[in-house]
Amino acid sequence: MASEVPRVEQRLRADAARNLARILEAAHVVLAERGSEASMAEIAARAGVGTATIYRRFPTKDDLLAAMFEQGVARLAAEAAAAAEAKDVGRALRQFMQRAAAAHMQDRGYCDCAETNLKLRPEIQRRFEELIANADRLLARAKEAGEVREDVNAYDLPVLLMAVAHAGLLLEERVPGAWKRYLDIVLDGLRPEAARPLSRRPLAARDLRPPG
Amino acid sequence: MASEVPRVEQRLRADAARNLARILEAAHVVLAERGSEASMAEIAARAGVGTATIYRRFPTKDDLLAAMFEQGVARLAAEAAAAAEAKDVGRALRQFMQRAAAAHMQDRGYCDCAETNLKLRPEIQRRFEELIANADRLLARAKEAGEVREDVNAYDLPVLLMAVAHAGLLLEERVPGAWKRYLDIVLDGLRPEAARPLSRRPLAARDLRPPG
DNA sequence: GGTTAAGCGGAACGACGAATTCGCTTACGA
DNA sequence: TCGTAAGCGAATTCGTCGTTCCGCTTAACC
Repeated sequence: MASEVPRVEQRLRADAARNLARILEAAHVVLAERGSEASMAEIAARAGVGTATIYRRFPTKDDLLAAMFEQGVARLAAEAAAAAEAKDVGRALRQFMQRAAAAHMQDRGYCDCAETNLKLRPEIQRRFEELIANADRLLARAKEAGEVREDVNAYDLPVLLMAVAHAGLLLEERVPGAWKRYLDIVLDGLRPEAARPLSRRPLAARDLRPPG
Repeated sequence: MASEVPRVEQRLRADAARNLARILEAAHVVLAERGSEASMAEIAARAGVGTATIYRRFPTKDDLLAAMFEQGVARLAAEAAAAAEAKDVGRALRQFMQRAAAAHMQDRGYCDCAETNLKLRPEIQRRFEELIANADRLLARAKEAGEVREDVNAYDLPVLLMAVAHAGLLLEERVPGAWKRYLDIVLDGLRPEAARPLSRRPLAARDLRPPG
């Protein structure tokens, strides 16, 4: 995977490759900080390039957002994979959720994109399925260990993360870190001790795929 | 309170009063359905008036949004007051949260406004404090009955509602009613059985007031 | 080093929405 | 019923943003 990045950049002229790198970094910083409504001009300024230079690599703003979003999902998937291998699986699950929630909180653009149709793009669906597969292994082990109620599944985790991050963003300015409190409550809700029957069936892969 | 509305409208010419009523209803419908980003033109069209007619009553779009938002908070406060009097307080709490979450789901404009600085307006702060006071009575009784963990407070409820509603809105189009599942998980997280220590202190009134 | 085309950036375009203005309409009170 | 001021809506202004265009620059290759 890492070996493919140079291959793409090698086809570019040196200055173009340099600009692409600057654009990607600037986009990450600006979108994380200001959300997906940051203007292309803002990103271009941060990268020290003109707006047209961005459009040469990304035909539309959506394409740029998708690239950033895909990176974000991939990072989460990697975190989940690591957590699934940990010894203390209960602790690993909590830590995964904490890191993932923190990542959401530090990337407003990611949260914004998760609410759009960007998630229907095939390349993002693939990353998302990776994430789900890894989260599923983590969750299966946690259930075996009696740390998690039986009636939740891997699709619930990103949903709960978005919920917590959203509540957190509402409060972040005034009460930094408040999201941790709400993540704690949600994590307690995932434990077997308090489990009452859930009133809706769990999500399935098809629920998150394009209509049809 | 209800007696003041006619007093305001009586000072208006008959056609103006009629238009105001149509504007309020149109704004409610359009904002609920399309969120606070619905244009003034859209609301005006729905009301069957011109945009300037709205601006005569509401100097800015924010003022209109605030009026709608205030209504929404007032409705929630009333629901909380009713729930606080119910016999089976555990059931009443769950029902309050379910109704409140459903109300959030049916009013995108409300959710949008809750994320802006509109909540710092004094008239809305007053309504919100009403809501908190009522929720506090409900919660106190639920704790006595052993239905709710001791370390949550009334300020947690609107936060959790926003979290659930937000997750719900992400899924609503593809999986209608999915929010109920996530509300169930959150409600289980509020029960005493699974309670682990929360990592952040509860919110207080000052955390939600204007800076300073 | 010269040729060439890819790459560059800033200016310009078109769309859109909030807010304002203005000339016509209409409800109300004397 | 009539004069008038409040009310009305369409058109306009103003600012923002995504996207495109065009003349200049510069890296790459022989």
